[in-house]
Amino acid sequence: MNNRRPTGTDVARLAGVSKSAVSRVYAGGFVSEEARERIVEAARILKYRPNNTARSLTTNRSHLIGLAITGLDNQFYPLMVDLLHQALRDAGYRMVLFVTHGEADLDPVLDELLGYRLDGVILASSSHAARVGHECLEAGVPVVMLNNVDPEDRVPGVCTDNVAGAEEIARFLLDGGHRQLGVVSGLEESLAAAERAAAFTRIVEAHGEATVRTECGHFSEDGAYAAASLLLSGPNRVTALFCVTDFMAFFALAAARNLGLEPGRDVAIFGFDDDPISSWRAFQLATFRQPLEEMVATAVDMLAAQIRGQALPMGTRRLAGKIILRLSASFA
Amino acid sequence: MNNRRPTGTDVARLAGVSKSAVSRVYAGGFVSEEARERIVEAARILKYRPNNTARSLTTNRSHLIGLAITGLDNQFYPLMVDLLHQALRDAGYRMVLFVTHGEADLDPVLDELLGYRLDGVILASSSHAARVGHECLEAGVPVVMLNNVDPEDRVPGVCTDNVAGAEEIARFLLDGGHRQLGVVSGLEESLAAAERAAAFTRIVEAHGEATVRTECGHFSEDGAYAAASLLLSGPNRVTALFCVTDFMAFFALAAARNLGLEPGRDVAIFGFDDDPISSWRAFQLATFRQPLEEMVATAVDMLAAQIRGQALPMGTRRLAGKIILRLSASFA
DNA sequence: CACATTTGTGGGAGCGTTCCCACATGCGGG
DNA sequence: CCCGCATGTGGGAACGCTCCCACAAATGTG
Repeated sequence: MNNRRPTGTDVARLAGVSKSAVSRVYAGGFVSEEARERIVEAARILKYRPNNTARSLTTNRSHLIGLAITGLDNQFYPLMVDLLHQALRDAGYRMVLFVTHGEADLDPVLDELLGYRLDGVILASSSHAARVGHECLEAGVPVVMLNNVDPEDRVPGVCTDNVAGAEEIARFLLDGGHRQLGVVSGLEESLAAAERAAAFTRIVEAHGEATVRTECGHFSEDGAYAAASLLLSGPNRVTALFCVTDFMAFFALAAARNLGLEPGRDVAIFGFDDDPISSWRAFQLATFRQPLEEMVATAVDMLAAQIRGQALPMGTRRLAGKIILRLSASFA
Repeated sequence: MNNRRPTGTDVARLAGVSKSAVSRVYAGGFVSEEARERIVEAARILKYRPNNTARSLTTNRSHLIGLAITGLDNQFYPLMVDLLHQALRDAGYRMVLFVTHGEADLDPVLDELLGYRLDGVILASSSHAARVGHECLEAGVPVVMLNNVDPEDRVPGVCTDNVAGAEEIARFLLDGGHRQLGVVSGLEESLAAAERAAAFTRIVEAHGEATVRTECGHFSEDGAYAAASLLLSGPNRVTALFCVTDFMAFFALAAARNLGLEPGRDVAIFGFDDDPISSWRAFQLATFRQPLEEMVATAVDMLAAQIRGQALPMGTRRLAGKIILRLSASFA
C-alpha cells in the first residue's frame, strides 16, 4: 500500500526519455515510433496510468459531466440515466450523479456542481431545475436541460413536444366519444408536465361539448392514486383520464380497478413517457412515447458544443414523440 | 466567458493576506477571526470556490467514489443507487456512475475506474464483479462489493443472507403443502443469485417427498417469462415458483396468468429483493426483503474504513433479511 | 559546402491547491 | 530586561501533468 503509484517521470526514467515524451504519448503529440514503443513498454512494466487529476489541472478539462436528477422511483429516469451514461461515455465523458429530492436538496447540490470542476451539467430534475440552470449559466458552466424547460427560455434544453403529444391524446379521446375528461397533473414546478396538462385542457375546452377536470397527482404514488380516485368517482365521474406521467398512470390504473372499473373497457387511461414497464402485461398502458434516444443524443451534442466553446442558440429543442395505443385506451 | 475563475491568490490579494491563509480557511486550519472574516468577504465578492481538482492533486483525495452497476432495468438497482447516493453524500463523497451491460463492458470501465483517482469503488454489478474487485485490490484501491459476493472471499462485501432467505421461502412453501417446486435462476456469474437457487434446492431435496426443477431466467424479461412458462406447464408442472429476483418474478406472474393460472390461487410465486414495485396492486408479490438501508450503510462504512487506511477483515458480511408474504403466495 | 527547413527532443514554467517550515509578534515569568 | 512560548502569518516547495520554447540532429536546397 505504501508504494505510491508510478508517475510519468518514473516511466520516462525507465524508458530513458524525458517526461515530455511520455506526456506526448498519452496526450497525443508527435513521438518517434521507437521512443513510443519504449515508453509503452515501460508503462506496462510499471503499470503506469496517467493521473487524471493532474491532467485536469493543466488542461482545465475534467471530462466529468454532472447529472442532476430527481428520485429514481419513476422508472423512466433510470432508463434515461442508462442511455445518458452510454452517450456520455461515447463522447469521452464520465457521469457524476446527483440525485435530488425536492427543492431543499437543490442548493447543496448546486454548490458541489460548481465546486467540482465539471465540464458540464445536465439537468434532468423535474423541479426547479431552471434556477440551477441560471446559476450555471452565470458561472459559465455549460448546461443543458433534459426533459424539462426553462420558463425564461435562457437555458438550452431538449424535450419532447409536450404540447403536440397532449393534444394528440386529447383529440384521440374526443374522437372516441369521450366527453367527460380528467387530468392527473404533476407538480407546478415541472414546466414540462404543466405544458402537457395545459395543452390537453385547451383542446378539450375548445371542443365545446366536452368538459375537463384536473387533480394534482404530485408525481407520487399516493397522490396519483388519490387524484385518480377522485376523478373516477362521484356523479359526474370522467370516462377518460390523462396522467401527465406514466408513473402516475400506473396508480390511476390501480385506482380504477379498485373502483371496479376495468381500464380499456369502463374507462380510458393515458399516460405520458412510455416508461419501459408501460408495456408490461399487467399494465398495457396507452401513452405518448418520448424519443428518449434522440433526446439524449441531442442533449449530449448540445452540451459538447458548448464545451467546445460554440455559442448555442438559446431555448428548448422540442422533438416529436409518438402516440402508443395499448389496452388501457382500447375502447376509446 | 473569458474571465477565468478566481483563485485563492486572487482572494488573498483582495483580503490583504497570503494564499496560505486562504487555504487555511477552506482546508481547516487556524486563522485569526479577523483574517477569516476578511477572507470570507473577499471570497463572496469574487464568487471564489476552491478548485477541487487542484486540491485533489495535493491531498491525493478526490472524494469521488465509483459505482459500477448493471443495467438499471431491474427496479431494485435504481433504489439502491438512490440510497447509496445519499449515504455517500452524508459521508462527504460524490458518486461517479458506471453502468455496465454484460462482461464486455467491464474492461474499459475498469480502466477508467483506475485511471480516475477515485477514493474507492463500490461494485454492485451482478456479473463478474469479483474480477474487477481483485484488480482494484491489486491496485490498492479501496473496494467493496454490494449485493454480490466474491467466490474467493478476498474482496470485502456486504449482502443479504441469501441462504437463510431462500431456505425460509422453501420451508414456507413445503409447509404450505407444495411438493412440485420450481426455481427461475439467474446468470451463473452472479454468485448471490446462485446461492439463493442452491439453498432453495437443497432444502426441497432434503424434504424427501418434494421435487424441484430449475430453469434459467437470465435476469431478463423474456428469459424469465420463458422459464416460468416452461415450469408452469406440462404434465408435471410445478405448483410453486421461486424466482431469484423480483424482477424476474414479475414476468413469472405474467406467464402464469397467460396460462390461466392465478398467482396466489392456482400457483404460489415468490421473488427475492422486495423491489419497490412488488407491493403494487398489480403484482402483490411475496418476496424476501433485503435490508437495503443497512446494506448500503454497511458498504459505505466498510469503504470509508478502508479509505482511512484500516485493514479490513476480508470476506462478505451477510445481513439478515425478512420474508414478506403477499397475495402471490397467499394460499401456500 | 553554407544555409534553411523539417523532425524529434528535453527543459522548465505553470495549473491552484496544501502543508511544512521559518519567522514575526505579544505576553508572562525569571 | 531578556528569554521562552504560544499564536498567527507568509514564503515556497510539492503534487503530476501539459505545453511552450529552445535546441539538436537529420534532411533538403541554392
